[in-house]
Amino acid sequence: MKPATLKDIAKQLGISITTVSKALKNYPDVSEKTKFKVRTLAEQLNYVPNSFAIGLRKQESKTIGVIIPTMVHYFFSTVIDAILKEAESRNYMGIIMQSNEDYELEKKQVDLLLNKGVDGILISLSNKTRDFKHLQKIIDYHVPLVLFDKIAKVMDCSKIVIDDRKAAYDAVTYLINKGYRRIAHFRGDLNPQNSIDRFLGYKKALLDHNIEFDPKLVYLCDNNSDFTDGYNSAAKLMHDHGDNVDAIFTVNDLLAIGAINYFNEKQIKIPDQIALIGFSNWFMASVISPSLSSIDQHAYKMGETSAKILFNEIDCKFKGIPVKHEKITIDTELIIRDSC
Amino acid sequence: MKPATLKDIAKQLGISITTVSKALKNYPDVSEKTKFKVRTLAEQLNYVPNSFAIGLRKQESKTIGVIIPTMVHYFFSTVIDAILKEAESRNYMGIIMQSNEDYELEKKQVDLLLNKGVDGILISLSNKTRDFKHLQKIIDYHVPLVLFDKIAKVMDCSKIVIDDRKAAYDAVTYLINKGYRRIAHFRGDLNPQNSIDRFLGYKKALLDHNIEFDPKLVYLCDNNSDFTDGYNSAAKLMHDHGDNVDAIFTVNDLLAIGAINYFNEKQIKIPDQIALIGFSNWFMASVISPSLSSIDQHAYKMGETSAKILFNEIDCKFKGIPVKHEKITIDTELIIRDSC
DNA sequence: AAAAGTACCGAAAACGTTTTCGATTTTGAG
DNA sequence: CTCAAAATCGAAAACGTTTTCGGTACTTTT
Repeated sequence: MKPATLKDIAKQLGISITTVSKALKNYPDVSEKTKFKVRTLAEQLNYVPNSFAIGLRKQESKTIGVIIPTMVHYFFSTVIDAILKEAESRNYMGIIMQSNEDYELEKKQVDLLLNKGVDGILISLSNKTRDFKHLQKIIDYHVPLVLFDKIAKVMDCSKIVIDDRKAAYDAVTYLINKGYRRIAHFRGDLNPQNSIDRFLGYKKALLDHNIEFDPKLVYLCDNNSDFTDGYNSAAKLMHDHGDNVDAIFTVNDLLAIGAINYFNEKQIKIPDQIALIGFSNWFMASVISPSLSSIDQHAYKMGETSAKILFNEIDCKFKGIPVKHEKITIDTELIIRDSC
Repeated sequence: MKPATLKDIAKQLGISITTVSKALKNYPDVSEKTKFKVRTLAEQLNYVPNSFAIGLRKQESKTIGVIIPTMVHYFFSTVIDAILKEAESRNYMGIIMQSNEDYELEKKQVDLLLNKGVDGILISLSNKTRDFKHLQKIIDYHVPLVLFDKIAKVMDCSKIVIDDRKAAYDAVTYLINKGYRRIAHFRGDLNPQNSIDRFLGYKKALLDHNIEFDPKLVYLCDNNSDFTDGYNSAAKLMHDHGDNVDAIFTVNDLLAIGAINYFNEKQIKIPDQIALIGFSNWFMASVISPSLSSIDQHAYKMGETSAKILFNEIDCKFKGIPVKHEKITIDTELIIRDSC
């Protein structure tokens, strides 16, 4: 059982392929009578245009490519969810690839996508990506490109980000306004830029409110994906400072949750003895007890916005309208729960 | 800047397109000298075959389609992770679609994938899917199809599942062997088959160990995605039975976590006063305090196996070898932590 | 009745590749 | 030097679609 083609319809109706094609595309130089015959037969045979042929002919695939570091992550799966829904609504499909934080793989995947003839590409760069030739290649091929979350500032394309620095600043300011003064920070060393920005926001908030910045209150956490680091750092924090610390701002929720486990175990009251704010607002933050205040990155909004920008650029390209690239900052939101 | 084609190479070398094509495919009737010239120039021009042309010519797309109910879920994102990695290793790409538990959408997506000319399709059916004509269409088109997790028993294709009933049976048996006797069950009404099978496994474990099945210990939880239901059911359970219940087996981890929150709040000791086992082994289970015993569904293994079976069928199809469909049950694993 | 206009249709080229089959050249044997 | 065999190449068709450009046939105007 093979799909019907224009040729099949033409043969059955005793007319040319050209006429069939034009009838289906509602060209004015086909009589209503033939149009009707063609349409009904096409309907009956379940005709759908062969996408390879259209791709070859028109260089459009109704497909976009998406590269992210990893799928198994609340933030990224939500972003993908949004992107796929946007694509769906435009009858587009999405090819998803995971760079797995591997630069070489990311490069190869870009080649695969270009070769596949995707109409546009969305990327959140791997942490290891320092060289952007593969991105330049996309631009040189005139394929619309939108970077999100982990971007390359130097590239000439649209970019969607959050303001890590401001988000951190707001969170720490909230703690200060609540009366907390000795505020520790669990920072990460991975994701350099995000981690650095959050640290800078933390620091600036302290300075702007005339609170001395104490480097001894900053703990470097190696492992971004293991919550035991939060537990251990909390233990170290208590050992080093004891009562002389009243809040923690962590670079992500996982570390905060590890810390909460430690405090629960040691009967240290949250938020009375120590308050916490995390970052990312994972689903877990609302589930844990006490629930964790955190910064929502609006992952869905980010995916949605990125996709919308991309589809706009794709539209412009097909219509021959020049596009100017946008840089959009998605607002973050401080979600206050029981931990502070 | 456009990708190089066979024609470009042929023109530059003053030979025919045919010879270029054959040189690159290492045909025996091309001299080593020309092969060398062609290959070096192809390398230099970064030649990659146009995938539309190949698709049109050979009816193969090096692409598979995957339809799942939703992306934003630890289980499914892990499955997708595995599938994409398997695809990657074979130079295949994956088109991912979310049915969003909507039958009509699932049907439309199947059509889109078939039209796109994917080489194979993986589906975890939506809960609302009762009619399988769209799946039959895939089979009629001779496109390899593998169903996983949520399957349709009647379809003539390969299927990958877990044994919900056995998994539940094992978990409850573990509790019984540990000395627990009054074991409650928080069941769900969504995902009918899974939910039912887990309930049946629970019941059979009790009967097989001469423990009376008490319907009053079974609580129906409406909402699968809100953990407050676990909290509330735990409260109700304590109200109804108080000390006369010593363990709970929940249909998923979220309900268990809600319950844990309640018990922590009320200072009810886990596992001394009440023990818990969840289902699915979400990441959260290991993070919460006390950590939650649960049943691991081996999502990665399921994705990996499904993809391997699919690619095998694709291979067979291209080689003209007949395939016989497999039904594989992925072993579950009882993960014991502090909650029991 | 001739000229001009309109309505309808189809041939052909193009997109880039693969593969069959026939053509040409080269080689080696007698 | 002749001729068959081997080596090397290319023309052409096919995959299914879109679009340009002519070509009929019919209608209307002078």
